Amino acid sequence: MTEHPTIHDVARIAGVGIGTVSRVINDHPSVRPATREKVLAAIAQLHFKPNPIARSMISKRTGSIGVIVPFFTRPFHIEVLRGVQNALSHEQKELVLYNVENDIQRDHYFSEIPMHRKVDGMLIISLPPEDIFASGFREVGLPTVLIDAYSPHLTSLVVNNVEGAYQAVKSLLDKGHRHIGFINGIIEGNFKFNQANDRLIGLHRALGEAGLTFEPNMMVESEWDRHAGCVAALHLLAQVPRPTAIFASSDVQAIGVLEAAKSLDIAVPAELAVIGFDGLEVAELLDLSTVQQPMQQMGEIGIAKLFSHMADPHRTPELVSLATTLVERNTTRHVYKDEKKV
Amino acid sequence: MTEHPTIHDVARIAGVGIGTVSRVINDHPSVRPATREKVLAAIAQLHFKPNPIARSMISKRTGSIGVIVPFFTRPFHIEVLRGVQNALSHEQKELVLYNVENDIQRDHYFSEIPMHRKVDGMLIISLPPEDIFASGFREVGLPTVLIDAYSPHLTSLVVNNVEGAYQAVKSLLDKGHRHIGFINGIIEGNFKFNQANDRLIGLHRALGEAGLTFEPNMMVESEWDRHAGCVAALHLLAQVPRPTAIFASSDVQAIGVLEAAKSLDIAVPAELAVIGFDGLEVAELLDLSTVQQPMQQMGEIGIAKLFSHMADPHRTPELVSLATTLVERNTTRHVYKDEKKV
DNA sequence: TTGTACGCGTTATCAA
DNA sequence: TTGATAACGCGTACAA
Repeated sequence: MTEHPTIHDVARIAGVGIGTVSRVINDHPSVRPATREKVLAAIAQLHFKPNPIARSMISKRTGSIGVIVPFFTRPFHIEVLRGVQNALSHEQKELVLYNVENDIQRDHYFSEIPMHRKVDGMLIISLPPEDIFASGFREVGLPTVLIDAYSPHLTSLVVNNVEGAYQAVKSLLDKGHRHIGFINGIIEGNFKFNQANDRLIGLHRALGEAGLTFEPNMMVESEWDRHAGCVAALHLLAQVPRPTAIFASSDVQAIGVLEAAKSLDIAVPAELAVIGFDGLEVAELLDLSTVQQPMQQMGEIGIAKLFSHMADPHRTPELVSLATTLVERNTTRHVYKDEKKV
Repeated sequence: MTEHPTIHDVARIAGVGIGTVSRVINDHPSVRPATREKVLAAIAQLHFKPNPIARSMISKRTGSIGVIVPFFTRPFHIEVLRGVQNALSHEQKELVLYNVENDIQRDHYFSEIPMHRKVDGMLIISLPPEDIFASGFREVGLPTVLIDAYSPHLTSLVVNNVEGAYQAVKSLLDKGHRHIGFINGIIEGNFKFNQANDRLIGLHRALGEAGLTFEPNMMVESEWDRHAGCVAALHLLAQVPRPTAIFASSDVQAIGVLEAAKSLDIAVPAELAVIGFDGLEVAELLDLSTVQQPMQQMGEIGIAKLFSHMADPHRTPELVSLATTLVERNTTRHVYKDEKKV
């Protein structure tokens, strides 16, 4: 319960003015070595640390950056955060985590955080802010970068979801699949650069190239979690004709698909091919094919972009698009030799 | 780039003094309804938000709590954090994340954070602070709670690792195993209430009850990750006689054990039983037996304890011990019918 | 080179 | 019920 020493205490002990102490702390050049020593001695003696709150009162800088993220929702976000932490550990910045669990909380943060100036910069993960909020961030001059989301008003970092979905579906088509179930994520936010929408486009493109048409009953919108994936798969597997392959929008959903297949006694990959999206470690463990997103890299690049915006507040927003990588594993190993011609 | 309005601007617009504005903001009772309306109107007009930095300058409270955690190391920590977030979402507190990757960083945080007063309370996960640091937290009056770590100076929340290890080993003994390999975590910090040490004690106790003695070559100290678990398992499986069961200190290590077994063509559970520790979701997915820790609950209780310390700074430290739960799945399903009498 | 006074945006005290 | 004024701890012109 000791009281914290202030700059005044140090000045008194060292027998100098507070200005000098301040100069020593911020190693300002014009201070004689001898007095600097005295001050440093006093600082050491009192275990003095400058109060960061008082400091940021003047400097308008807090030394911390905020991250808004749906923390619980998907392991994907954890991986991105890992990248963020990684990039941040080299800088001297603190990380303030704003977890959002619902739309109300999200909009609350979107409208409050720009005003409260407790962070020097913001990273927003997988949450596309409406234009009104996005421009709000710009207006108050709070540097902000979007990851896995897009807004024309803010620098945005996305993966090429069209291409990713295309890769996945094409690989299935190449293996002879003609009825491919698609478990899409929830389409939310604006529809431009929406993950779910983009993946649907990629699906269409791959089907189109193969001369197939999209069958509406082969697509289900689903939450990103395992249980939802399982339910969605059960629905798809009840269709006639039954899909011989399922492409899920997340690895976790894909795991739900595997569970659904197991419960229906459908062999994977012999009777059903399964491919996920994300590239989580658990996909590797379960030998699950997937479309790999550069998750950690997204976090790292996001921080890098944010820093360049903090260094130059007038920088114009840009759109950075990263590529995905198809990772084929056991769950798509089986080749259908046109057992059922379509 | 709009400048932020201050309490003075509001006062001027509303034609009142700043004191009155302050009273309205903090809804102090003694302010006439009419003037309150005027002030509220001015606040709305200017989109005024009180500056939290200036606020905490006076109040000495920041509205945020800090968490020191080895973020990257283990999924276990993520789960605990989930519980923390969960408990925190109901309060109006922000979460500042301090990720530590090495001892230097850890000690840096331990010595700096108590001094810099940017948080109202601290949660430290899986990092036992040395006495000098622990008492430091107390002395500066920063409420601090330890999770999965122990210090006599701070309220500590631990699981009963002795009992957990005992449960695991006993279940293996009950199935006829007589040579049980043990992959321990790294023993660090003080040895009292050390996770790794406690689990070793539990192992000894179970062996003792079964009239067996501890075989030193059946234990390996290992990092908590998958690869280390694999390497450790390969070492154990090269011993003579070969262990018929392996108890790993984390589920992730246990997954490494499964990989080692596969690479050596050893069937699980027929030729080798495997049990982990933690109770991650991935253990369920891989049908891996494990000792379940109440991970989210640890986070939630940690926050609850922290809050009670913040409410009453003079509260004395306490030790809370939580129970583990044995979860038996496929990897320990096989029963050894004394194939090799010992 | 060094000390003093002022300001950052609030809350709290104290007259009025 | 109100308004002026003093803190809070620091950075920084400005004067010495």
